[in-house]
Amino acid sequence: MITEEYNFTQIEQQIQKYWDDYQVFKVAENLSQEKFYCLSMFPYPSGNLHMGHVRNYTIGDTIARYQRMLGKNVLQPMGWDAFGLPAENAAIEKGVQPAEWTYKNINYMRKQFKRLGFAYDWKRELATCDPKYYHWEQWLFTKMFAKGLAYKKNAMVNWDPVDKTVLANEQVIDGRGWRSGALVERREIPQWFLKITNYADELLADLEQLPEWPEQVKTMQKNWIGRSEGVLIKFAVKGRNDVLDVFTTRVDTLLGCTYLAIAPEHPLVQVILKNSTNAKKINEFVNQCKQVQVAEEKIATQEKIGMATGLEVIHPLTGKTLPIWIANFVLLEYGTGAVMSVPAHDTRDHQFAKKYQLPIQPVIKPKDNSDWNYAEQAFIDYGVLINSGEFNDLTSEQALETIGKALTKQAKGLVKTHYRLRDWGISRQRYWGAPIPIINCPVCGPVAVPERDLPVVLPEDIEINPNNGSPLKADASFYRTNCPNCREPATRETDTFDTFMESSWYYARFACVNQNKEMLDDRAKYWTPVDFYIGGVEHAILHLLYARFIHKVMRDEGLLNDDEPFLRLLTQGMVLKNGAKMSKSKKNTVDPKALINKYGADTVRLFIMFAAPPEQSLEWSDTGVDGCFRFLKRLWQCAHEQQTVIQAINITNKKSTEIAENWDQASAQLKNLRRQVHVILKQARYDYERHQFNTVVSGCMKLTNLITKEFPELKPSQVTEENNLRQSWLTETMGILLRLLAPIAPHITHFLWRELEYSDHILQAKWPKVNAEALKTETVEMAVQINGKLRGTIISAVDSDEKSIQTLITADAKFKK
RNA sequence: GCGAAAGUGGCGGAAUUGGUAGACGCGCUGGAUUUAGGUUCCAGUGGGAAAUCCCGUGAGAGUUCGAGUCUCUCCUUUCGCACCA
Repeated sequence: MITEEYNFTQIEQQIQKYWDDYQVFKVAENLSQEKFYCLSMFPYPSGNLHMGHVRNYTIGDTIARYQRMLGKNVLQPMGWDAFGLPAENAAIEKGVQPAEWTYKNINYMRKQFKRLGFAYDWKRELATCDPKYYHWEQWLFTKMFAKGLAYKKNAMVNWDPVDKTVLANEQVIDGRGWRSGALVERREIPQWFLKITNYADELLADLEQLPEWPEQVKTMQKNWIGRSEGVLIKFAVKGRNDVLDVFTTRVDTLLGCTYLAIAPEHPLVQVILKNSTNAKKINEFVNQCKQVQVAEEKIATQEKIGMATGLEVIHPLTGKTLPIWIANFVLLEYGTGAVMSVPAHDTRDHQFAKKYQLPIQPVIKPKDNSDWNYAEQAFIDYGVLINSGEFNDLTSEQALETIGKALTKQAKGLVKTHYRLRDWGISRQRYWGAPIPIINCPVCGPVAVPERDLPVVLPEDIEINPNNGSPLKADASFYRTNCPNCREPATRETDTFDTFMESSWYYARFACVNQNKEMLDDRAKYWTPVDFYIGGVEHAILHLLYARFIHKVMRDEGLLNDDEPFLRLLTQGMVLKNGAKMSKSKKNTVDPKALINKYGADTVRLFIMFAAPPEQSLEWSDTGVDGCFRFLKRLWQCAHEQQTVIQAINITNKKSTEIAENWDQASAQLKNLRRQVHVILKQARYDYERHQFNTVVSGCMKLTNLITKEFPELKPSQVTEENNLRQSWLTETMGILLRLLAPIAPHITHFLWRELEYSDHILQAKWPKVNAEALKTETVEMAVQINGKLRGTIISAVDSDEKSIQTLITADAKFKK
């Protein structure tokens, strides 16, 4: 019975209970049906659901439910990215165990998800902090270690000299530690790395296999990998049996090199400090350079400073000596940690040269022979070589090849492909993460924990003291062990994995969460690749690149078949209020829970899908939510009246979504109404396919407006053929409307569908088909433009197209003088 | 600094291929119902004119019979920059 009042709380609870009791979203592999794996990026269980989550998961759920209506075997799972920094902070602030805090949050957030009515297969839920999950991550790491894909080397971290801890970039505020307020410095410590650079070429090339990814995401990944062709030049250090390697993509400017710049951490600096008479000053300078946090943005925007070392190199072609400078903008981790500086043809080098009065030597002139003031500005484009001896008059393009060859011939350089992409540092000096399964033996060195001893379980009952280093070191039962090789006493690695490790393979694990004997089984081969992946655009580079990399590693282990993990990608925009990102500090947050209580899940879902297309940012509007609520109430009212009429006159074909057989006899007005319905239906299908859900909602609103506008006439005062046809139109239209809306507002449509006796469950309903006959029109409206300006419209019968066009041409000719 | 996007009424947005700019919703105005408020319903709503005419898609240029859409320059905003997730 459709009551007069729209009681959303009651119907949503009732329907959610039904979904739960009958496990309608539980799926299994089925080879006779096309599979569709729809995945939204899993959340970090921070404790409260925010609007960004609601948006992300509503988009995912809408796609999953739509695909299900198209007849596909849809998997939509949910889990928790449960390791990470906030749990440790909570532990310090509130004195709770990170594990306890995390699981409590998960339980709370799961309830919120259920209230939003997401069609998840909850049997597949996973949490990454569960040893049953990270067991296999550790296992994969040992495989990578065996293959040489995991290795240890020194790398920079943010070091808080007062708290004596490593800080995340987020914990550095204005160059100072967030707790101590001490100036943060860069420090080198040994860390674990994965050789993602081995896959650089493939990661780049396989972007071609992803036509359904947003172009801008692919471009960002391409630029991040940053493949470039260039020359590695060997500069001999004067007076020492040593060479300084420098990579350049602009070897055509080599003759214009007037100095070399090296990173403050470059090994040569240590040599200089030992031998230089100016060691004290240089040391001071190097320490000054280190007082910058480890973020490319900070390094690139800081004031560029440098100091001459007194050491010189010999130019490989001219034999002239060039000074070596230490410069704070050169990164040790990028390339060779040394650059050749060509002030005349590089903006940054130009500024630096002017600041320290270093010579500016032009070697390229503009191709059009125009004058260039090299003292004023660097000329960075390709041009024609000057002041370059035997290479004069070559174009830059020619010189790149010629000078490269010359250097190779003299063994002073080699042509090389360089990547901006660096190996992935996965060590974190943190407690709340998956332990890196390595045992450090004083005799054998780092040894992987053998398969039989996995997982290395993170002790969960520990004491966290922010000033006392890793709790894992303090826990003797964890820390002390024996070497699996030589049985001698050894210690465990206390670094834990970067949490990006967990999120790099969870999508595959969802296919077989209950598999305890191996990482993945054949079910993962059935469900992967993910057909649709939805998440924040902020993950466009790091997470997606790491996941693509780990996918390829798993493929090479024989665990998966395909080259890429995610076939289609949708990067959703942020949720804003008053033009700013919602955040506690700005006090502009909207609590989803309060909203669901007030309006119900369907209204919240509807607003979020209506307010903006998914890839754009969404501006929150309380009155906009009201509008969506009103719409659902109107829909409810229509259905209520329709049911009343059906019951009053006992129409026989009430259960059918098909139009009446004698529809031909309908009036032109009625046929026109039906045409409008099918135009909207056609557009909705197109909009679902291009994920523009806001216009789908708009279409549903139009259908509701059509029904409400026509309804007074649809109440039959007497049974006539025309009135029966009107009823048939109404039944068909309402059937279409409910199905178009079902993926977005699943509760109300589920309820009304059953109440209006279309069939038992809208979940089993098939997507409505556009009727070609219904789309036909009798007249067509044509715009008349003269010189691009609208000068009138012509309404014409469809059959007389030619005539109208004739009229148009005549009119045009007449007005054109 | 580098990389990637976005700018359309008072607001969120629509316009599928270069072809009638502003669909749909919010807000606002007027009216009906109501003791009143709220709700609901009806009508109107880009700006200027009040003569069916002009102007109008961040700014400026360009291509075209025709540009919100394509090209260039600039401005503003947002995201990412490798230890937040």
